[in-house]
Amino acid sequence: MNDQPIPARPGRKRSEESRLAILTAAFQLVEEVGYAGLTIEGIAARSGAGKQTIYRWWPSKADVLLDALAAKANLHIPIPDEGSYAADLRTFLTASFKLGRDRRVMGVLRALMAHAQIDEEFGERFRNSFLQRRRDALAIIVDRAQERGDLPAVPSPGTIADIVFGTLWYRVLATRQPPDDRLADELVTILGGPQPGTAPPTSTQRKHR
Amino acid sequence: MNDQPIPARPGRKRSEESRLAILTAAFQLVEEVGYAGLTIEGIAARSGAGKQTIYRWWPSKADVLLDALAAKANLHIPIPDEGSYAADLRTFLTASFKLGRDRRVMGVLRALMAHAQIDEEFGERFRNSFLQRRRDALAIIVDRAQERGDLPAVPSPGTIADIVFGTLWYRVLATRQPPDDRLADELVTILGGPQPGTAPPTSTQRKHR
Amino acid sequence: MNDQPIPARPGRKRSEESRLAILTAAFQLVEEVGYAGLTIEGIAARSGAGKQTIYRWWPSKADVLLDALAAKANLHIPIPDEGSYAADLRTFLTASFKLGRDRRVMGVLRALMAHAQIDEEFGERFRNSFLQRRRDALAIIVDRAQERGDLPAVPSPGTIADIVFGTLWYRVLATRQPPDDRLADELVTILGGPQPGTAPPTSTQRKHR
Amino acid sequence: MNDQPIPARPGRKRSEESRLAILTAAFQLVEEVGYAGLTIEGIAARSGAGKQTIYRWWPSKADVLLDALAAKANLHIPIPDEGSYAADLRTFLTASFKLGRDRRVMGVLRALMAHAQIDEEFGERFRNSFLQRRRDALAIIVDRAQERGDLPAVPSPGTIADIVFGTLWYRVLATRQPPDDRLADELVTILGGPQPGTAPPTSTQRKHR
DNA sequence: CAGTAAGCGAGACGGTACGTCAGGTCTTGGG
DNA sequence: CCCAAGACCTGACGTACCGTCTCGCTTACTG
Repeated sequence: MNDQPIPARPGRKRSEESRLAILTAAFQLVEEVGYAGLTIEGIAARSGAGKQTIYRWWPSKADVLLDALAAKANLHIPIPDEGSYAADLRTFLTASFKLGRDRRVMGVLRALMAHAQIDEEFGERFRNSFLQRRRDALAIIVDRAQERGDLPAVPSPGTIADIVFGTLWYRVLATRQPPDDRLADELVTILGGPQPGTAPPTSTQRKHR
Repeated sequence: MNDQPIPARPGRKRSEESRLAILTAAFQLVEEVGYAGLTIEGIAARSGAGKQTIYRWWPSKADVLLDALAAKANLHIPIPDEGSYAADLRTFLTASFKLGRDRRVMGVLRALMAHAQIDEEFGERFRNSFLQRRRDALAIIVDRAQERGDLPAVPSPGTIADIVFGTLWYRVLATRQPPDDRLADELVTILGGPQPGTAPPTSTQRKHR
Repeated sequence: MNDQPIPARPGRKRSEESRLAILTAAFQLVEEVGYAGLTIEGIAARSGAGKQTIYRWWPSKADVLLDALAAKANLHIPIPDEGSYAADLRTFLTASFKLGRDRRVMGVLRALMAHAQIDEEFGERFRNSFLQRRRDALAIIVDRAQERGDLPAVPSPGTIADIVFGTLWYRVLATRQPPDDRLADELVTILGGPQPGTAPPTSTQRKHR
Repeated sequence: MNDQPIPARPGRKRSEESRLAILTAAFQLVEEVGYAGLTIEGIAARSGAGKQTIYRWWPSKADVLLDALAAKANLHIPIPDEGSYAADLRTFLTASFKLGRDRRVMGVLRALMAHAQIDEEFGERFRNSFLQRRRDALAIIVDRAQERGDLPAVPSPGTIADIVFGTLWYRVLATRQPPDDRLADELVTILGGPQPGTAPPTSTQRKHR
């Protein structure tokens, strides 16, 4: 038997009620007024909390939003195991892209990615607590394929993640075109290696922009 | 004879001296204090211009920076024509990634991409005056390959751009790992179609993160 | 002929309108909510000015109030010249005490004297711009008496001021009993030296507290 | 026999240790950081007490300081009885002025007098528990003189106190010149009535400010 | 000798105001 | 009409303390 790991700190406990009210307010407000219009004061006012309570627990409004996202949105993407790399990848991408089409969630994520560029310390936190977790999920699929001998030689596992998530984020951040399932298919095709019985579509002239 | 297209407006001409001083100050300051620390007042003070002069000609500090980037950094990437799609793509990517390793330039571009997420109107301008031009350059290469019959069926031209620029931006924005030539090679491999005499590297176990 | 003493500074001029609105608001508010309830934010809100405008021109709310007092209240006390020290002193004291019974003015002055105890730098300003001017006025009367040979040997001129203003301020600050004309008379009696034909009142038992 | 006036309440007794630690901390802190910088939180931190403990027993920081003064400084002034009004007054004034030159004590008293102007309720307490006691002491001397027939007709007993304490406080609050014994002498001279064998000093020109 | 009623240090809470920063606008005098 | 300077109103920042409210504990009287 070992001692209690929590040394029973003195003083009033953190209010779960306030915590939730703040996250809810942040999530509502960012939708109503946009990230540029989101302020700590606004969150405090809407949630009925004092500003200090927010500053006590979160270093910036982006951190509040990061927590709010985790608490309020279902970001879970299951990690499939369907026997083949191509199938797993397609399932993973389809689910990811579907989430990528959720305007509310992606609005917040765009803002967080933006803030991560401007605030170095938040960038670190955002990478660790969000971006890396997505890569970890994909890595499980890739590892499994590798063990199976199912994985093409090129690209390397890290690059797979760069391509997959890069393409997704680029659509969201740069072209603002929602990532659709056709894009997922194309990615599976070029990343999945030679597919048995996957007849490539005829290369008709297509216009791009 | 018709009137002058420029109606020869009365009053003092715009000062080229001020314009350049402002762009120079903006470019210096963003390096010194970061985008978060960059302010219109700071640019005015450093450049010796009045705030009004900046507001008269640019709608936001990001627009100043966008102009400053064009004026101060050589962003030119030549469009190669080396006879084969794979070769052209490799050359284009190598040059693009090289620019992507320039810390100063990418620092500014990260900031602009961030601002584009937060300010919708600037986002439009940024897409049109920067992002789309890169896509247009790549499109020329792809068009040429298509005419040559050199282009793989998958992915579609638009998706090629999404993958290429997506991967590049993702490295810059998300993983903060500078895009290297190995990554360019991998992209060429999966996008270039079956290469004559390009023996794929042996698929040894590689660790990813 | 000499040059203009004002070097014609560039930039927008200070707004007289704002200045007056701020002083008026401060004077109204201190009456409504008391000095403890007076805030810079409140003055800004009431006057329609920005906080920065107040901070630009006054170092503290007490300084605003000091200016407001000068602008809004008639603090003038004429310096009499009636031929005798005792008569001049009586006139001066009567006028001073009358002002000392103005609740609005004394409310502000009590607050300023209080603030002067707490903020050393304001204390300096308050002494120079208010307290010393009162002493200067009295000094003129005393000087005149001295030239006339009309002045008692004791107390010394400086002490006269200490006693006169001390007694007045003490009533205002400590006992909160408004200074009345009887008190002025008593002060004239003990400070004015032997008065021709001023029969002292019989020393009947008087209760004090 | 009647009940105990204190009903012997249950529960923990007030901690004398805390009480003293708080008063000591308050007295130290006001010297170190000045009254403006003195805070309840600071006193709590320095004394090792909880804020609640302070709020339980004192209504404001000024009240803490008032108690601290009584506990930490010797404010006692003996009431002399030397046979004549003039002598008693001189002794009383000399002792009072000596205390008035103690920088530490007067620093605190200035702050308390200031606070009394701003906080009406504390003002009441300060008057009753401090100012009035000083007046009471002087009143004993005056009463004795009156019984002896030693008291001049003017000024009235209450006015004597106003003049004496007014002059003292004015020096402390307004001119910031420590009250010296010469001032005491002058007050005795004008308040003590015709003194046997007190030749007035020759009225040479004296400068005042 | 258990029960219970304070008092205690600690510290989180909702507030209010602080003094500062920068935004974007307006005014001035000069070119 | 442009320009540098700089005052203006606005709004949010992040901080400091306020006075109040739990917490878990200690202490001491009471039934």
